[in-house]
Formats: sequence, C-alpha cells, structure tokens
Amino acid sequence: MTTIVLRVAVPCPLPRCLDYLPPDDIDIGTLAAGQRFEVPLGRRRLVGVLWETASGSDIAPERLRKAIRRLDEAPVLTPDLVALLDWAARYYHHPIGEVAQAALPVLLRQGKAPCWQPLTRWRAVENAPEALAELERRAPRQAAALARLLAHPEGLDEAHWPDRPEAAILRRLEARGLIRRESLPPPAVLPPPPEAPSAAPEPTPEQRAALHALREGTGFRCSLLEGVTGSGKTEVYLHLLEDCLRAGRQALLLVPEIGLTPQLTRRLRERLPAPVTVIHSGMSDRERLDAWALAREGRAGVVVGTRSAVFTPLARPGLFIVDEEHDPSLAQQEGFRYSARDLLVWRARRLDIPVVLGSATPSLETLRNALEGRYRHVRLASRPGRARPPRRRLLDIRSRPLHAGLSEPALEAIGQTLAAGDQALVFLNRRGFAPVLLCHDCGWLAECERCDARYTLHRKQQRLRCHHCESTRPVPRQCPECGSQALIAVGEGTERLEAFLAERFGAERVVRIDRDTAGGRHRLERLLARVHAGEPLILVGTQMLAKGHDFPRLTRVVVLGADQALHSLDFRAGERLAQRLEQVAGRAGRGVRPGEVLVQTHFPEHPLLQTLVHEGYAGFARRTLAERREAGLPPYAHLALLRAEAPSPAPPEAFLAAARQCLEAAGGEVTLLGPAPAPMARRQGRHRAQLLLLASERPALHALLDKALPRLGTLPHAGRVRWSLDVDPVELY
DNA sequence: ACTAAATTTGGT
DNA sequence: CCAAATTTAGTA
Repeated sequence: MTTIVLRVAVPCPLPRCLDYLPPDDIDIGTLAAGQRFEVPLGRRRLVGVLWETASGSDIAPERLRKAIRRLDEAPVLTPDLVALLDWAARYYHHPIGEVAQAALPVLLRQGKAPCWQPLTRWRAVENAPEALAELERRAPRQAAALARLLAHPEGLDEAHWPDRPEAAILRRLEARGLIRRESLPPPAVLPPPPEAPSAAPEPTPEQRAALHALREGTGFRCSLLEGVTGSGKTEVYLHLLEDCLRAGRQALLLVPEIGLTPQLTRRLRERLPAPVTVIHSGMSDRERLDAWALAREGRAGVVVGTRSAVFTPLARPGLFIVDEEHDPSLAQQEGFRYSARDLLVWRARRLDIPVVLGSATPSLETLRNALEGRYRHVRLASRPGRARPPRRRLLDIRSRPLHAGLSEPALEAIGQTLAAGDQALVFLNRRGFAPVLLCHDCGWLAECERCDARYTLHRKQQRLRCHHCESTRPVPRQCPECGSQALIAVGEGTERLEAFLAERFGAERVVRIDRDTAGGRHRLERLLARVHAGEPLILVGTQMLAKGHDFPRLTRVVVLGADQALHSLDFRAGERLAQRLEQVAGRAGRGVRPGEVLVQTHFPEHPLLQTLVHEGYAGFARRTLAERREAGLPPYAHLALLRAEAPSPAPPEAFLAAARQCLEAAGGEVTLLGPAPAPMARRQGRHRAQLLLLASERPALHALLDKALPRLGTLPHAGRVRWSLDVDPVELY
C-alpha cells in the first residue's frame, strides 16, 4: 500500500519541492495544490505551499517528516497560479519556494488567515452638531473632520480618509463619543445589472475600429494596442473593462510604478459599474491582503496594480491588460527576477482569456510579436477632437551660449509660451543641482567612497548625495586635497534649472517635479494640482513627469540631456531614449492648442534623432528591429546574465571565470561574453562582475542553464560571492 | 535562508 | 593546543 506524500514548496533556496507526510487529522480528499502548510525544516517551522500530492516518495520513509498543520481549506494559490509559478520557476531558474513566496501577500507568508477585514464607515452621532463649535476652538482638525461627516449624514467610508494622521483624528472623535463606526458589508459578488446605464462616451471612429478588432473572437488572444500619446488608450481599456464586468467577470490591469496616478483610479471608479480595487506600494500589509482577498472571492471587479499584482488570484478572470507594456518597472530587478508582462501573457493563455498590451512606445519584443502576427496589432494613430500631435524639432546647440544648459532659442520659446498664457515643460532626467563638484585649483572631484560615481550636489539640502547608494555628505567648504575654496559645481540638474528659470521668469512661474520635490504621494498631488489649475507655468522635471499625466495647457516641451544616451554602450540605450522622448513629447498639445517639442543636441545629424523627428517612434522602432536582426541581438536573440558581487574585486571575476568553464563544458549553441566588470564596477561598496549568455534559440539557452546551474553553487568561489541569474535581463548593468 | 558540522585561523 | 572565526553541507 502506498502512502500519500505532500510535495511542498518551502521558502528556501532549494531547487525542488520537499516531500512531507500529511498531518494526522487530514482528509486526503480535501487536499488541494495551493493550500498552505506549516512544515518542519531542520529545527525550524516554515509556511510552505502544497504544490502537488504524490503516492510515494524517493526519500526513504523513515526520513520523511510530517507536516504540522494545514493553514487553508481554500487554496491561496488558484490552479492557474500554481501552474504559472511552476513554469516561472523553471523559466527564470529560481527556487520554487521563493517563487511561491513572492506571489503571496506578506501576511499570508507569515501564516495569517486569508481573509479581508470589513470596511469601516464613519457617521456622526445625533448630538454632534452641538459639540462642533466647542471643538473648533480646541481641536480644529477634529472639528474639520467632524464637519465633513456632518455634511454626509449617510456616512463616509474610511477609504475616503486614506492617510494615517486622519485615521488618528477619527479615532479621537470616536473616543469623544461624537462619531460612530459601522462595518460595511463586503462588495457584492454579482455582475452589475444588465439594465444599468453605461457612462461611456461615444468612441471615436478610430477607437471603435480598435475595439472591434480587440473584441473579435473568444478565448485567449494577445493584442498590442499601439496608440500614440493622447489617442485615448485608456478610453479603449474602459470599454473593454466594462464588457468584461457586464459579462460577470473580473479584470486585472497592470500599470508601471509611477503610473498609478490617482487620476487613473478616479476615472476607473467613476466609469465602471463594479468595485475597483487598487494595489500599490504605499499600502500597508493589511490593506494589500484585503485587496487580495476581495479579488480571490470575486468581490473586486477590477484590480489595478503594479508588477506584483500579476499574482493576484481571481475567482472569475475575464480580461488582462498591461498599460505601458514597455516600461522597465514591470520587470522585477532583484530576488526572483521576472517580467510581469510576460507572466501575465502566459497566465492569460493558460486561462484562455484575452490580454491587451498597450503602449505609445511598444517594446521591441512586443512589436516583433505583433509584426510577425503572433499578436494582434491594433493601432490608434490620431488624437481625438482637435488635438494634434506635437511638432518635433531638433535644436542644434553647437557653439551656442548656454544658460544652465538652456540655449537662447529654447529660452525664447519658453518666454513666448508663457506670454501666450500656456505652460512649458523642461525635461532633464537628472535631479539635484549639479552632477559634479570639483576643485578649480587642483582638479579634485567629490566622489562616493562606496561607488564608482561622483556625488551630486543638492544645493538646497546643502548635501552631496550619491544617486547609486544612500550615502550623503555635507558640502565641503574647501578642497580636501589642496585647501582651495574654489569649488565649482559643473553641469546641470533640475534644481539648477529651476533656480535659473526662477531668476529669469520669476519664482512664481516655476514648478519643479522630481523625487526631491514630490517625494510622497501628497506632495506630488499638490504640485500637479497647481499645474492643472492652468496658470502659465514652467514645469521642470525628471521622468517622473513623463508618464501618464495629462496637462491640457502644456504646449511646449524642451528636452535637455538627450545626447548622453546617444553614445551609451548598452544596446538598449537608444530604445530607452526614444521611448522617453516620445512619452515626454506626448505631454504637449493635449488640449486644443498645438504643441511643440524642442530637443537640444550637439548631434543634430545623429540617425536616431533624425529618425525620431521625421518618422516618430514607430519609424524608429521598425528600423531598430532591422538593426537588431542584423546584429543578432534581442528580440532576435535570447539573453541571460549571470552576476556576481563581493566586497573585493577578485572573487566575482574568479567565480564567473569558473562559471564560464563550467558552461563551456556543458556545450551547446550559446555564446558567452565575459566575465567583465559590471558597467559600474563598484556600487554600495561591492564589486560587481557579470557574464552574459547569448543564444539565437531559446531552448539552447535553457538546456544549458538546466544542465549547468546546479553545478555553479559547488564552484570553488561560490561561497565568497553573492551571485544571481537574470533571464531576459532588462538592464545590462 | 538557517543551522549545525567541518575546517581554518590565531593567540598564548 | 584549544577557542574563535569562517567555510561547507544539508534541509524531506
């Protein structure tokens, strides 16, 4: 007679599941993959996930240990997720237990119950109005909250008071006996009634054609929605989401990290006839678990989230969308490295439901799939209404005088824009005042001790900051080498731009938006509100400004610092630059007034810039694809990157040299490049090296990795380095 | 990842 | 020569 054994994915860097005997009291018939079990490992107890059951084990019976207890009846990983993660662990060559772990909310990893907490609604008690006047003198903030509640006699959900300080105020009012809380029933599982009116506006003819193409057929299909900025991709998503909800199904919408603007969420909530649940990095573990549980039970109609939301279980999945599918933040860059976009497409195929990848600047991988017919290719080429695409011009700044990096023609254009009552945007992807501080007398440079990088001067904070690690220093008064006081700040950052423009056009006309001024959700919202008010302004900012925002009064964009990417070693630098330029350009001319984009450059003849100006991103992307095919680079080749780092420079190189030998011995049609120092060889005090694997056929790459990876851990220097593998790396450094 | 066992290092 | 520090092996 055979015994049932549990194959459990335990959260450890082990290549496979471990076998356990079921707990005594368990009904074998109720075992299901995706349930959590508490299991012993060595002298520890861990929370693992049941991957499968088997009759018998390769492990000697006396060595099998018994699982301690089962934590779930209903699996926390639905069958499609178990299948997805099983595939992902093999594809990304990452330990299955860590992969399973990455797919679970933190509280579930800790063994907490997979349940949501009821929402709280606050309501003022009857005699509250009398207490208001008194409260206004003693506790004005409590009074304001109470006044707001009095204006809503039906009560307000706690969700309308999202930030913590206000939660504390509500608790204090409750303690005074002035307000009461009620628990709300959870959102209904039901589809919206068919007779509920749709709030959707009539689509433009082009949007209608796109919708027709996207809706056609049943079951799995992957579509690229290539829509120029401002063409109304979100509008198309909204129609598809409404279809899905009215069919009684749920949808998942993945967005890039910074794309999670309150604007998008508001628009979804206003338009859609079902609850919209958001998952983002600002939420507490409890809030994330609540969102997760509502999705699993089918109570969330639409789930909007960043890359880790790809693992959200859905009771009745009907549609997947990835917005800004080209965005690098959809790729997890540490630990279990994965592409949320690629995983979502796999999951859609498995569930046999449609998936839409949307972008104005599609990644070359996705574009190739669309052009070769593996994906549907749906285009939105124009902006609705009277909005026209912005004009693009290169501004040759060779031998022109520059002021804080800005040429006279650019400054004139900005001045004209303000005079016309419009807004201008100056884009520079470098925050701080100046990227270099040096001694005019001896040439000393302020350099980070832990990285191969210069400190950036932040003048307002009076600090030197390294943008590659957390280190900061006070600004030296004099040169530490020669004592000279002639320290000069060289180059421009957004802070210097802001200072210069404020001097030239008036401080009240300049708004800077970057991580230093908009750190935290609320500061960003406040700044954006000023822009939306529509007064004539100059916006100065980093790529934070490039994504998703809609500024109707913005008619002119000046791009600085584009030349840097033109001579980069990374073969994807051009693609990145083109995407950034196009996205920034897309902020201009979204209202009725036409927009213009000026790109300052010392290389006006450069083919990338020429193509971009004359043929747009679409032309650039198609040309670049041809070049990549010629050069045998992705998407026509497949990459994996083996990285190693250690406190001293020798071990990573030695480990990778040994790894190279090991890979060569395993044979196969794979080109090995390296080991070589990483582009930034020292970062946060650690020396880094890398070995690139390049194959024209994916199976050859994976066969090699399958064969050689298990041996890498036993290599002589493996213990002296931290090493990791990145399949389909996005960043080559 | 964590832990315990095995091996090297280092001080007296 | 023994204790501490560091490396290695195993987890079911």
